[in-house]
Amino acid sequence: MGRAPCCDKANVKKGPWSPEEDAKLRVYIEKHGTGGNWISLPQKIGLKRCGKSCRLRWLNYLRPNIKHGGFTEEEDNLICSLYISIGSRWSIIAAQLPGRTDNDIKNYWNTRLKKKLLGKQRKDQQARRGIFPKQEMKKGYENYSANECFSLYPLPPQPVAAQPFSVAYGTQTSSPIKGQESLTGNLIVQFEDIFSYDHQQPNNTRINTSTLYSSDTTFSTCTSLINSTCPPLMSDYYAINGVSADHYFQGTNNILGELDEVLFNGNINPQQLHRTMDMISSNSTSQESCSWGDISSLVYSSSISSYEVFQQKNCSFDDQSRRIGLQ
DNA sequence: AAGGATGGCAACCGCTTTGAG
DNA sequence: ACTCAAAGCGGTTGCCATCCT
Repeated sequence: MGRAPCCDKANVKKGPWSPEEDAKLRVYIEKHGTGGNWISLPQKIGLKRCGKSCRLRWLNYLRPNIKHGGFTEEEDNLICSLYISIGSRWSIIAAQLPGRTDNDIKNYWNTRLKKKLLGKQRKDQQARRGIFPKQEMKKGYENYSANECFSLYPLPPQPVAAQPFSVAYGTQTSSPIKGQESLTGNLIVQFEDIFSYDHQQPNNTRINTSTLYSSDTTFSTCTSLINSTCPPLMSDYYAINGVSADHYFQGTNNILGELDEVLFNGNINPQQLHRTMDMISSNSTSQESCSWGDISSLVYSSSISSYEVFQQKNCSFDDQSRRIGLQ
């Protein structure tokens, strides 16, 4: 037997709120508060609405001092920084922006900010990196040989990985790291998000997450991005998956460029990210761990970078990967 | 001018977390 | 310690306005 519904779905109005409904809700809450019970509130004021709907309407629209639209450059930067640090935890991000709701920020990110960043990165790509000229990028990474890529962007040395991070990750059929504990996981989520604007598609079309994970090519290239920021892990991945380094490496060059641009334009220093990833892998013997709560208290100061968080808390790679279910 | 495509955003859905009993 | 209802939250949907062809 399932949980009892919070309201009688058949007798509940859905869709946009009328000014009269807004007025009823506003007047009541301003006078009496919610009484700590949203479920019973609509009945008290004669609204044919679900309690959850009333709560949402109040929090996102009727509540005093709510700002809509007109995001400032400072707000943009803060949202980007926080998103890169903590992922899509909109309520936490919203808490850093007075007058903004999580829903508003989420919509703003999905409809504008993400595109703004990706637009910028494409413009700047050629100038900042110059690895693959713009026209050449259109050819797609599969048209480059490993030798060409190596000559343009040499691989760092590849010691044996202490933990086969990417191998475990590669066996997942859906994202294993949406949980809130892992900063590493969050970084990967950002990579996926950026990467799912599939640069290898003919028309640069957006692909959905299920496609991302069901496509061996796309998935392994995404994984290679992680490996390229954690060079020690790369060789293990090649060895165990039995796929040629050519394939991974070509994709990695392009994607890393894109990633750097996103981070750069979001006022996050990409080198810090790379150092962070290096640190995660080099810390694999440390037994000290830190909780997300520990990290978040630092992240929420908004001026501190992911890298600095890891520096201060000395997170263990073992611990992080165990937490996100990779061990 | 028409109608299809796209973008923006409010609202909904359903899963997770919280906390009272 | 456990249960369960309410609240919180993030992802998704659907409507409407605007843009484009």
